[in-house]
Amino acid sequence: MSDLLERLRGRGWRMTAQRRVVAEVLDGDGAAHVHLTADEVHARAAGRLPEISRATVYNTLGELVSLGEVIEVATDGRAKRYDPNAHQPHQHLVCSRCGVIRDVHPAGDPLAALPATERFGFTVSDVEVTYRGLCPDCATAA
Amino acid sequence: MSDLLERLRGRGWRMTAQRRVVAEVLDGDGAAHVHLTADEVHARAAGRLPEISRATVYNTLGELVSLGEVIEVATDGRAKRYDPNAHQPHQHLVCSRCGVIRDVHPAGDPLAALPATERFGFTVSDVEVTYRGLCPDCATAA
DNA sequence: TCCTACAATAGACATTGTCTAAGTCAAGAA
DNA sequence: TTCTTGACTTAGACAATGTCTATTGTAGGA
Repeated sequence: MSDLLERLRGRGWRMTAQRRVVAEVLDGDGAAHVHLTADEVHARAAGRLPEISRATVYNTLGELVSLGEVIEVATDGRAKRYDPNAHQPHQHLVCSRCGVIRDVHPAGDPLAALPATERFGFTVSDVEVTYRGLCPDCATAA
Repeated sequence: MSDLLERLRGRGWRMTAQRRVVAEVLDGDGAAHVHLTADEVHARAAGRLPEISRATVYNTLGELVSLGEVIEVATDGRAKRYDPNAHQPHQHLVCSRCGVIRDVHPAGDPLAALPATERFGFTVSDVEVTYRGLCPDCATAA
């Protein structure tokens, strides 16, 4: 199965049916493309394991985020979305109309764009870049 | 008073006590620096106009966003924050510990970083850049 | 001053996320 | 294999944020 499960097992993660299902949902089903919300992860997980609770999904997603296996994305102030593609630095292209997210991989380090004089004493460790616009479908519809 | 109120009046915005107070809260009190949440705007507005309702604050903020006078910022998936500095392009420096936001103004157009081959047919109109790290206070505390 | 359409209000409702107490189970020990 | 224990899961209450509706109020023009 997935590298993800192997890595987690190797880190002493206690393997339960619930955690396995959540990890599998994030790992498969094209989840890497759509960046599911917690609720969507729960719905898909419940398809395989009907008695799984919302709290467990939230807990597990939170752990995956702490472990650095998944990135939390807040693109719209509504539900957070979970991006399993955490090991490859990338940015997001978001459609302002339908909300679809597409990963992009521009060259260069975006952190370099912020000179020290503009950091005001902050220890900057991460940059999040989100491009907003219309996806091809929404652009033709409009 | 503010340019903001003048612009709104000029656009046919019906001027009520509630709208005036919300606009003034966003315009003063150092609100431009802290980027208030809707709830904080309501609290400050209620300081001047105790009977103002939450719904009115939400409505007014929503209108200001539609009018392009205020930008909605979703930095953490919790409450949205409202940035009145909409007419000057800028980016945000966010402390991952205490949540404080600081505006920064790097040179250059961040949109230029995304080549056409990485746009996948999207009509990109806007870029949001958020630098995350620790503010000086939180860095020394940690 | 009076009208009317737009705005504000209270409060119910919806969505997303967190917490708690109690029961369950994975995985190492014997 | 069976036992033990602490980590994991569960249901459901709770919290935070945001939206909607029906009713009442009022800005601004006639």
